[in-house]
Amino acid sequence: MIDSADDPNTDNPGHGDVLPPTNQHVKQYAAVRNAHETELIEDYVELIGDLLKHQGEARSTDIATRMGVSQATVAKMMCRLKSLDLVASKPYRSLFLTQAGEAMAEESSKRHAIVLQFLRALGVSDQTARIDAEGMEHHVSQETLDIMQRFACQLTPGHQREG
Amino acid sequence: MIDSADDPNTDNPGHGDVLPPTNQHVKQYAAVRNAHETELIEDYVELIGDLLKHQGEARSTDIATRMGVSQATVAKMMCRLKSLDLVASKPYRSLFLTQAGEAMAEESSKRHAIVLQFLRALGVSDQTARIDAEGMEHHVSQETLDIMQRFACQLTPGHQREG
DNA sequence: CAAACATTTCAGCCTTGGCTAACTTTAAGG
DNA sequence: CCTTAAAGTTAGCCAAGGCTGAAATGTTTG
Repeated sequence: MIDSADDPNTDNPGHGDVLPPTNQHVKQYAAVRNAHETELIEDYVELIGDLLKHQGEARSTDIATRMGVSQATVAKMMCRLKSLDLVASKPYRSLFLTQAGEAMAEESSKRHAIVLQFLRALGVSDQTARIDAEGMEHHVSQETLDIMQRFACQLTPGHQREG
Repeated sequence: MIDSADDPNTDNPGHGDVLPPTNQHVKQYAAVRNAHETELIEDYVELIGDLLKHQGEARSTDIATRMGVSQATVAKMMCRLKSLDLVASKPYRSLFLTQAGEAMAEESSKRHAIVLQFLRALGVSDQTARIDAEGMEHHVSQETLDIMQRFACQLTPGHQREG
């Protein structure tokens, strides 16, 4: 048997050489699982916010279409969001965000924009940047986000150039 | 009613101004959902690869400990991985990777390392970089990955400096 | 060899987030 | 006003990925 979980290497450079210490490793995976739980919610809320902003109203059909899921799925998710007090609506009427929902939407949107801008500043093509940003935004810590923002601003002083 | 899904804005800069065109938007969310399905699998496979590499064998207990989940969860996942022909083992014996599994592990590990190195090169602290890398690695396209690699190499010519 | 302990597996439960199908409500048109 | 289409809702199904608890198998040790 191998003496695992011994891990004296608490300050190793990280990956490839040796395994990260167990407790650190656990933290990484826990963070991913945690992000998992919130990211879909954030995506829905962010989308509702965008629809409200750009189309004046957020309807289930539009959400279903944009997300590429069925209306039933949207309906179920809206139940969830209502129970979380992020979304409100009267039956058969379009959706709106609560204060908490609006805050989340704004937060998400801001994060999304920073990541997207950062990727484009790096030289990633527009299409790819959008897809990657959508996936990455929920896994980027505030620390990294700040750095990304500074970076993007440095590289694109006035405004971003399209790809 | 609002004439949604009309979307003449196919070449808009992207986010914040107007909504992305619907078909583009669908693609983004589809990509995220798709990544979702594979990322856990990749994480498990990558971890098994790491354990094999650094400890000589991969046991359910160790996986459970490192992932921070129960052994039963690991067992169930191993069933899934076996059915996908990524992992093989004889009952009550430790696990090993099939050729496909090994390929996936290597691929994941490489991606992980690039993202991690990139984040550190950006100036993100070690702890944060690890957590973010774990989350980001499954959402970074090959295009972005290539750019990250070039970038990290530029900024850290010889070797990475610790934070 | 047998007991004690660690590990693996199995059975069964829960929640999420998809789906389809059937139904109700709203909106639009003749 | 009645019909029809579109949109929203509800019920019920499924797979994934967690969990606990109990049973089976391996390993170590007296």
